[in-house]
Amino acid sequence: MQEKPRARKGRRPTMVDVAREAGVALRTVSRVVNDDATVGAELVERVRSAIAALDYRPDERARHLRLGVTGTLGAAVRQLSHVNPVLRAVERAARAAGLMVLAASTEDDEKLERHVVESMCRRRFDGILLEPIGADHGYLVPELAAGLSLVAVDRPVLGLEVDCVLSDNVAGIETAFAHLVAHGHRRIAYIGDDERIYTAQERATAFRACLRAQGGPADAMIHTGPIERDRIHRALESALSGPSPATAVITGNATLSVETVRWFRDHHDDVAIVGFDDSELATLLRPDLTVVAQDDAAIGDTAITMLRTRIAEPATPVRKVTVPVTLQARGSGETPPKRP
Amino acid sequence: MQEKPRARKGRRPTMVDVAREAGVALRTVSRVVNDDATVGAELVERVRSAIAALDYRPDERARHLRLGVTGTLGAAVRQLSHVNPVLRAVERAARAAGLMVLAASTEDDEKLERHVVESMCRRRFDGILLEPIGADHGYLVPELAAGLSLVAVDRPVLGLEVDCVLSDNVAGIETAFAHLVAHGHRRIAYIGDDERIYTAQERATAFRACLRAQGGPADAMIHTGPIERDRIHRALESALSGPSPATAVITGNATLSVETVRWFRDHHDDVAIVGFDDSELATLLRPDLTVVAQDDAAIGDTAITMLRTRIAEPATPVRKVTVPVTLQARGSGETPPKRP
DNA sequence: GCCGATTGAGATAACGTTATCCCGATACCG
DNA sequence: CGGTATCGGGATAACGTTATCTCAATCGGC
Repeated sequence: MQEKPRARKGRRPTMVDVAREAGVALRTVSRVVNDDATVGAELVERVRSAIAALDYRPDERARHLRLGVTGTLGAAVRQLSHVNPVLRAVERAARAAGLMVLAASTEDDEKLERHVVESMCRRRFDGILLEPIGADHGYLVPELAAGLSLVAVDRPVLGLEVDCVLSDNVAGIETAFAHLVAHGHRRIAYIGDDERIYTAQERATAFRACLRAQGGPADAMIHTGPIERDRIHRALESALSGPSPATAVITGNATLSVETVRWFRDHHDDVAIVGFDDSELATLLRPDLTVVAQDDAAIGDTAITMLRTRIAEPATPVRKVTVPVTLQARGSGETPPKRP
Repeated sequence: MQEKPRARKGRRPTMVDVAREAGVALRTVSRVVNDDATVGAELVERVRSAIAALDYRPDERARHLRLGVTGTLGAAVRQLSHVNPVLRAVERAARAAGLMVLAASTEDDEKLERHVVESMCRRRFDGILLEPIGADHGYLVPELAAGLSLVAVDRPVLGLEVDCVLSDNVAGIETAFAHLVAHGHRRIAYIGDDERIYTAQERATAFRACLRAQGGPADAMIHTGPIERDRIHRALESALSGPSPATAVITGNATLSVETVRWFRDHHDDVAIVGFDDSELATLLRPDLTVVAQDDAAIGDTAITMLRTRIAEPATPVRKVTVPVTLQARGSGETPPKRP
C-alpha cells in the first residue's frame, strides 16, 4: 500500500511546545535534546514522550544563529556535471569531521563564481572550498577581511594570499617528459590548455623548461589554447607533420587527452602519449593510456584539513600545499618512437 | 603585490551597528538594505555610508529564521564525483528562479542517504531533490508529514507517494530493441543492472516484454546483476557464445556500456550495441556508440518546476512525470548481424 | 482654521534555538 | 544547628534579521 503522509497544516512544533506538553521549562527540553546529563530521569522521560507525541524535529537554523557555527562547508566547484573525484574525497573527509559539504557549480563562469561564493558567504557557511577560475577575485577581499575561511583547490587565487592545495604540476610534466625520453623519444609535443589558466601555465612552463634542458627548440613543440576540438586537432596536425614530426605527445588534462585520442583514432598515428590526470576512459583505449595521476584523495583530505585549521585558527599563516602526482604506465606512453 | 586581507577580530558588524553609526533606527537600516522606497534620500545616504564605513555584510541566517524561507534547495545525489548532467540542468533552472541548489552525495549508501537528507531537513531547506537508492525510505515519512517538499529524480521513492520525474525507460528499451530488429538482428541480448534498482527493473521488464512480443525465449537473453566487471564480462561471454549467440547487445546504463565496450575491445566481437544513456565516451569509440539518450535538461527543469510547485502548493496532488528519451544512431547500433 | 488622511520613520516583538545566570532544595561539615 | 556548597531545574537574554504596529509631522479639503 503506497503510503501518503499528510503534510501538517501550520507551523511545526518547537521546543516551546514540547516544554508545554511535558510540563517542564524550555531549557530543560534543550538539555534533553542535547543529551545534557544533568536532567533527572523522570523529566527526561516526560520530554521524550512529548517529543514523540508532537513529532518535534529540531530546527538548526535557530541553532546556527545562536551558536554562530553552521557545521557546513561550501564547495564552489567548476562543474558538478563532470568527473570530480576530489569532491568525493572532500565530502568523506568532512563527514569524518562531523561537517557537511554542500556543493554548487560555477560552470567556469566568473560572474557565476562570484554569485555562488557570495551566496555561501551570506549563509555564513563555516568555510568555503573554491576551484578558482579567472584572474579577478577582488570580490573576495572584503569577505576575507570580514573573516571568511577559504581554501583554493587545484589552483591558487591569483593576487590574494589564501590557502591553496594543488598537484605538483611541474614534477608531473617533468616525470612525463623523462618517461618518454627514457623510452627513446626525442621529439615530444605538448598539447595544453589556455595558459591564462594557472595550472595550464605551470604545466606549459614546466614543459618549456624540459625542452630547454634537452637542448632543443622550445615553442615549436608547445601548443596551448582553449579546449576546442578544432584547435586541438589543428595542433596535433601541426605537431605530427613536417620534416621533424613529434613521436610522442603529452597532454595537459583529461579533456585534452580525450580529444587527442579522438584525433588519433581517425588518423591512426602510432604516437606515444602521456596524459595529465587520470579518467575512466584511460583504460578503455588500446593501448591503455599512460597518465600522470593526481592524488585526488590526498588533495581532498588536505583541503579539508587546511580549511578546518583556517576556521579554528584564523591567524595561521597562509599555506600552499603541492600534492605529489604519480605516473601510471599503462602502455600508451611506453611505445618506442615510430621509424619515419 | 599579493594582497593579504587581515581578518577582523571579534564579531562582524550587524544592522544594529549600522543604525548606531548612521544615527537611525534599526528598522530604517533594514528598509534601506531591502530597497524599501519609503525611506527619504538623506537617511538612505547616511545608512549607505555607515554600511561602507563598517563594511557591513548581510547575514542570511537571521533572515532565514525570521522569514521561515531559505531560498535553498538541497540535492541529494548518488554521486558528485561522476557524470551528472541532470544536476547542471537543475542548478540552472533553480538559478533562473532565484534559488540556490546545494548538492551532497549519498554515494549509493542507504545510511548515508538518510544522513544527508536528514541533515538537509534539519537545515530547513525549502525543498529537496533526491536520487533515491535502496527500498526503505521510512525515514522520510515523518519528514514528509512535517511538511518536507521533496521530488524524486530518476526513480520513484518506493512505498511512498511523492513527486517523481524520470525517463521513459520502457519506451527507451522498446526503441532500442526495435532499432536493432530494423537492422536485421533477431538474437538480441540485454546486459542490465541489479533488478532491485527501480530503473534496472523497469528496463529489464521492458526488454522481456520485447522478447515475448518477438515470440522468442525470454530470460536466456537477459543478464542482470550488480555492476561488477567480472559479472558483466561473464554475462557477455555467455550471451555471445553457444549455438545461438546474440548478434546485438543492449546495455542498461552508461557504466554497463563502458564495461561492455571494454570486453568487446579485448575480444573483437563485431556485435551491434545500443547503450542506455549517453556519455562522453560514446563518441570516442569506433564506431561511435548508438545510445538511448535521456533528456537531462528536461528532467532537471521538470524537477525544479515540480519542487517549486510542491513548496508553493503543498496540497497539490502527487505527480509522476516520465520524460521522453531519444535514440542517437551513431554507428554501433546500425551494423547488420554478423554471419556465423 | 480644523480635521482627517497620508507618509516617513521608529519601537518592539518574532523567528527557535542555546548560553548565561539565578533560585531553591538538599547534603555535609564544623 | 547553622552556614556553605552542590545540584537540578528554571527565567530570561542573545543571536541578527524582518514584521507588525504605532507615532508624529505634513498636507489637503471643507
